[in-house]
Amino acid sequence: MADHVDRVLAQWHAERPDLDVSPMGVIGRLSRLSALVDAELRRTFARHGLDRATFDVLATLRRSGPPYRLTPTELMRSAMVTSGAITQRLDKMEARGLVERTPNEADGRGVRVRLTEAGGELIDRVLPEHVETEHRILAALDADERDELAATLRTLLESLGGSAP
Amino acid sequence: MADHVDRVLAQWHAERPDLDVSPMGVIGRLSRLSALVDAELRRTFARHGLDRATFDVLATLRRSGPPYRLTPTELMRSAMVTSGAITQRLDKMEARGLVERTPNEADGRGVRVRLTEAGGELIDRVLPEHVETEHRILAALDADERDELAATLRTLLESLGGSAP
DNA sequence: GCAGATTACCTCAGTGCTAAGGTACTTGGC
DNA sequence: GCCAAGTACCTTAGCACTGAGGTAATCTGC
Repeated sequence: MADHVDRVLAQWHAERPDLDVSPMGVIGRLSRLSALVDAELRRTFARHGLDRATFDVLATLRRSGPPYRLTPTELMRSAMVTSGAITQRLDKMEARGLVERTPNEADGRGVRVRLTEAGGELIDRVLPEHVETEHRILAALDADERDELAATLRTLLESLGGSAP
Repeated sequence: MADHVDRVLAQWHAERPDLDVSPMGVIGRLSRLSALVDAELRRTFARHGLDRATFDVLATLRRSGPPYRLTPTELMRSAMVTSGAITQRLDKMEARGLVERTPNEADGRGVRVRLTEAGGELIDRVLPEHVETEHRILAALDADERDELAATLRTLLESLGGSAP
């Protein structure tokens, strides 16, 4: 039983037998799976009037612990987006009353972003459902397979510098 | 040695010990790795004046074999994007002379998209470098690990309906 | 204590996507 | 044959992001 990626590999083998396209078996599935997982997670967020970007900022602040306060730069690094993207996310979230920006007393160039009470309540309401969705996504694997998968992905992340400071 | 995702898990464990956030060990790494791989592949494409979307269409046509001709709908399904996205991609690619659209004689509603000679030459020039990049990305895994990873990702894809017609 | 380099954040034009909806054609039941 | 439903593709408004660049504050070596 061939899946989409198997068919792609077979096509390449027929058209360009000179190339060893076997890495596509991993990288092609990685991309497609990531897109599908993303779509699945988005459905949970949408039920609460959130998108992935907003959820991501809320969750990052929430798990940082009291006083639920980080700098835009920290949020930028965690989300792996540019500074412009974070500025725009925070603009919208501030307008919705989910976060608030205050001057950073320790550094006149910077600001601090803090979860408001409304933001904290929202993320605590969404989180259990989000975690449930993630459990469901991985339901096809047993515990050993999940652990092994996590370890392998981690090896790749490290080799690509994804764990760099 | 903890990576970014390990730190995230530890934070959640401290802040919300009531939730079993273990799936994030897989899904978090999957998302981050996919973003990093994407960035890496983009660098190869950029050296040839391409973006991922354009490469994707060229590659799909190329591996379909002679006469290198598909419909926009087939390209849409393969790329997992909307019809609007494919229309816009093809507009730009046609303007660059990489593909050409001809009426579909068998179906008056449809068109056919064919790789031009320039498009075929371009994709054949980029492909070896692209495959090389993919090999490099997976260099941290041995052959067994790669096979096992591909199989596990495939299981997940199937369970999410990613191999549906 | 000062000039130059760096850092933090914001601004904005450009890009590529989605979602909703339009047009033109085909299919299927009668 | 005809009409309703379906299909293929295109159009467009809106959205989120990037990349380039600006301002203001801080650091660094002398």
